[in-house]
Amino acid sequence: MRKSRVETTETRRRIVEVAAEGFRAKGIHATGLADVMAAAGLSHGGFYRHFESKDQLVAHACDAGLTGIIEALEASADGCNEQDGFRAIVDAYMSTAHRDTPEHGCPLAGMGSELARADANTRAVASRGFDALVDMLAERMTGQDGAADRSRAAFAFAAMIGALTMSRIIADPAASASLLEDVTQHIEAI
Amino acid sequence: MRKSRVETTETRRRIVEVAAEGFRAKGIHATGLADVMAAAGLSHGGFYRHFESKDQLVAHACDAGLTGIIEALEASADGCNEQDGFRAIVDAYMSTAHRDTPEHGCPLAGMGSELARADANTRAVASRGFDALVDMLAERMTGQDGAADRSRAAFAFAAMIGALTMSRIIADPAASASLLEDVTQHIEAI
DNA sequence: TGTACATCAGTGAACGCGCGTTCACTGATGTAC
DNA sequence: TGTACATCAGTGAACGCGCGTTCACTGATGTAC
Repeated sequence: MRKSRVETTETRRRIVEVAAEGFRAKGIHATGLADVMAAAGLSHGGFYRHFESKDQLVAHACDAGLTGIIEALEASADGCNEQDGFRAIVDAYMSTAHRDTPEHGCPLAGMGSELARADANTRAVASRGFDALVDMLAERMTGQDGAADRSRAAFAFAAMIGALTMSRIIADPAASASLLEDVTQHIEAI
Repeated sequence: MRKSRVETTETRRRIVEVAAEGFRAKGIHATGLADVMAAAGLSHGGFYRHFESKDQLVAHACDAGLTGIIEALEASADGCNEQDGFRAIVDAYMSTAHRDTPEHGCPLAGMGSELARADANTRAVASRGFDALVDMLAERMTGQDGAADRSRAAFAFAAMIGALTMSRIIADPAASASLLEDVTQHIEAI
């Protein structure tokens, strides 16, 4: 039943992908390896041919999720000038669409409090992802001072992560959307 | 072995208290009822004399944790005028002490992404707690327009929740503290 | 290029363990008279 | 106020279940000659 190297690589990629969706949508603890492997179309015994442990998968899934959201946000700002790009990124991140599809959204919002308790490697991956998000936003800022831009971008992302997390807790759709809109307005006025 | 009504009330309070600490420090999923009952000095079979389910305990623990953080923040602003009170609250929430003691800190930061997947009752409790936190901060704002104050206070709390969560993910103490300081400065300049 | 063999991706069952929940039981507390 | 009995807080063991991890096995792939 051995598979070719190309197939093996593709299988591993698929495991990481479905794990990243599961962890963001249902949480790290609540997503079992058997769930992940079944979603990838495999029996769960084969997991350890690809990863040393669940913790290692968490790190890779976090990385993949962050890469995905960075690419999605950059795509939404594609073709915009600086100022429009900044607004496009904030609008995309703070959209109800993002709120309602955590499985494809930002891992820092989808599993933030679980990442705070993750192992050192996963936290390092998440920290680098946050830095990359902040850098990406800072590049679209119109200020002259690079350090000040980065500081404002970090502020903006902290607010976006907190607001998106809260918007998923608030059950009333109007109140939830209203929080996203309020915070978006303030961020765009930074 | 029946206990008096006073003792029963005290036991229930103690279960909620240790559960609130466990859920914030280790996460809801990772904190078992046996852990909670043992920390409260009881065998875990007696849990169902006090609560219908773990979900119900989560709701009560979330409520207790929110009441606790609101009281702590109000205490830190005690005796201040409006503007100093606002700064005192933001400084207390954004302190490294708060970051390093999640078991006594804000449940919205300590278990935010798990609350987003909690049952309707727990989410309602968490939503009311967020509203109470925002109201408390808005009261300390110096603007004339009440609705605008509340909107700014919601923005400030979203940023604080996001920044505190991220500060617990970032392993490097300097980078973590630096994020807290950066965001604090921007919030206090709102 | 063809053959023999080593490698290893994936299967399916099993491991020990801890989970939330249930239950029969104990005996002090609360209540009815 | 005193007595008889019902209540129920807490114990300790058990329930079925799913978890992460391990392992013997299969057979196609990759490699050495």
